[in-house]
Amino acid sequence: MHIQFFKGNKPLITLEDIARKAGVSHSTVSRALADSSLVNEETKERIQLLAKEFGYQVNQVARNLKTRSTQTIGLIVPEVLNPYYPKLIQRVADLVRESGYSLQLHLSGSHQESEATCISNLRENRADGILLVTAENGLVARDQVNALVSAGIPIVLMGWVENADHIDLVTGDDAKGGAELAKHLINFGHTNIAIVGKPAHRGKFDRVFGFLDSIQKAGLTVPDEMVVEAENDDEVLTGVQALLSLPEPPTAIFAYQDSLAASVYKHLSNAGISIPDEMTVVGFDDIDLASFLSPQLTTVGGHIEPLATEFVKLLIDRIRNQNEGHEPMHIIAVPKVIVRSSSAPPRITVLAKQIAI
Amino acid sequence: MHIQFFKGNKPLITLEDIARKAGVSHSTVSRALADSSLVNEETKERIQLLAKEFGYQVNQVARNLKTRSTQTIGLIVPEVLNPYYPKLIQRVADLVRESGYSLQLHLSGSHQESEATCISNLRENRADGILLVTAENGLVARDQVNALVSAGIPIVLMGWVENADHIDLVTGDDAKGGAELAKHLINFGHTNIAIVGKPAHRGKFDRVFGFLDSIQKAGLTVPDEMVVEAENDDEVLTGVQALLSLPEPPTAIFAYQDSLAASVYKHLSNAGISIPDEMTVVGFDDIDLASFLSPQLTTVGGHIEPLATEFVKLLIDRIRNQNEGHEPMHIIAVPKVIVRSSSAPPRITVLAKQIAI
DNA sequence: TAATTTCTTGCACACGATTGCAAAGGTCAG
DNA sequence: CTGACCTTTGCAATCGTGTGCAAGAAATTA
Repeated sequence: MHIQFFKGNKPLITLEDIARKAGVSHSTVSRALADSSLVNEETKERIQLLAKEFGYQVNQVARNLKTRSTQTIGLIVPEVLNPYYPKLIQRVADLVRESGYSLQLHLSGSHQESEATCISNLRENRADGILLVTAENGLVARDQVNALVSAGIPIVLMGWVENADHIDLVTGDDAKGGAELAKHLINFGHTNIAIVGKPAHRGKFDRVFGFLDSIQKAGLTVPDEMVVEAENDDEVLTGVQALLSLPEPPTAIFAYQDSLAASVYKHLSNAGISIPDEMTVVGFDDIDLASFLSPQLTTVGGHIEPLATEFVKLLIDRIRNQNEGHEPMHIIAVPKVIVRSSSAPPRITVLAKQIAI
Repeated sequence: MHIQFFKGNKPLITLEDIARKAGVSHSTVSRALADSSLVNEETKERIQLLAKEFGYQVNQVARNLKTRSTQTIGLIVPEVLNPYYPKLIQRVADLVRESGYSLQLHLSGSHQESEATCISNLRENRADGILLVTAENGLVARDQVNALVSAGIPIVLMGWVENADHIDLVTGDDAKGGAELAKHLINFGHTNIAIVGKPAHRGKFDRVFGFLDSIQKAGLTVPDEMVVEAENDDEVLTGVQALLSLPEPPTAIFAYQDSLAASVYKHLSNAGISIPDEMTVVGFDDIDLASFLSPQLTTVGGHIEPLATEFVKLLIDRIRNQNEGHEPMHIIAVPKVIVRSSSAPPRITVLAKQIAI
């Protein structure tokens, strides 16, 4: 015969337990701990003392069921290895905490559950609201998000999403940032500019789009052979080599992300090319790495913090005022060019050097 | 008169709703969705279809209350800006997800709630288990952790903690790593070695302790003026300047963390000193940054992944076998020296160069 | 003193699921 | 035809809170 052992958890102390010890009903204990005015001051204190003494801890699960609210916010992020996201998470976590909510973190990236699974999971767990940071390839779980919106569950998106007029959205104006960055290079007198980065998915809201737009408005062009598609260190290596062996190598390289800029640094250094004298390098995002590189990287950023703040504020506002109808908001933050030491006017061109040798 | 508006959330679909539509009782629906053999195949299919059609989503809150388990694991981490932690989080999140749990993330650092608050929060929310990564100053919430242990709530610590024989613990042998790193430098022939880093809190389990131990066993010493306490970029600057202006500057610098090593890089570069020819620099932790620096940083690491794996595995094992008594486990991973390009035998010493000028 | 108001407290139900137990209906063998 | 057995279903209790309502006690007023 199989004897049923006591399975795990000692039964935790409940309202009922405290009630028995205090000689009152569990309702009174509940009210006393909520500091309700419906309870006599003396008994209230007696109960609170007793609760503390026996280490009573509310069962939030039960409370959540009753109150139909979990005080939990779901945060969906593609991954955390790209330092851009931790920066965001830290800020979001701070704000969420300050507002009295807990944070349920889900990673939607590669080895993880997809956006859709994350959302479904958060719905089942009755999160009060959802913060969804889209990956670089845009919003994947569009149907699920629409479902949330029409179910009246608060959700705010971060990142650019097309046809999202009905959804609350917070995003950086990457195109504008890209444009400013291009102007920075043009002002220095660069005319031979290369781009190293991922294929752009986000159409005319992409940093590359703004960058190219600005270039063209200045009467310049970036020929196809000056655009390298690279997503990792190896691909950057190949790309940089290709650029350097062009008949007319670039005098400046725009890297799609700071981390790619770091790879560019490495390979230029291996090739014996100095930054910024022989090559200007600029990035995008202003991750911490940018100021650790030497020379420090000129990049675009400064908008993550305010963006994260609006992200959380907006969601919490939606949670708190669910009854009041509202127009969907689109908050757009414009990033700035952060000029450091990796950009300068073209001086010794790689071409000139090659000829000299 | 104040009219009570309907507050927020449309009432979600419950078992009862599906039951009504299917003309059965909610118990049958519950069983059908759980694919129980107690339900007739046809009705089961009919119910499952109906549930899908109306987009039924279990209310996990209710389920949790009834089953006394939340399928949630709490992860407490000091912060996420130090890239060491995201690396850990990513791995933990993967494993937790794979095992069918959700992750509740809490940051115990500075602007955040303290360890104790995190723990209490997770207890109230009835997390099935807790993963606690201690900050560099060790375990703060010792009392709360002890309370968890004696309440039989599964918890695993990560990081070195003294007097923790009764607690499950996973940690890297930093002292051993430090010792190996010192040997690496000694083998290259360095005798003038400096240390840049935080004050060590963890006594004889600290990386610096192991480092110094190894140095001494080789018959060398690190005099006081060669030890710089620095926690941020500015302090490193001051420290590096002090080191360089010593009568006999070091030929190698051991930075307590990779991020500090990056600062050292920057200031050496500003001072026109080349790595590794004029100065060897080594770090600790092997964060991504380490391979992006140029020259790539020699450091110590490679144990985060296996450590994270054991971290989660151990906790889940404890959760699943709570009834069976067990001896507390201490899992210790030994990190390795990862030799890259920032370390070399002393060649041109700073001293020689100064004399030459 | 009686009526009314004010304080306190407990009862009982609800939140939405899971699950032991009983019962209804069907099948089959004796 | 009856009893035993199996299959399928519903009833009802339970998890731990929160809260409307009623009721009892105490205090106030007429």
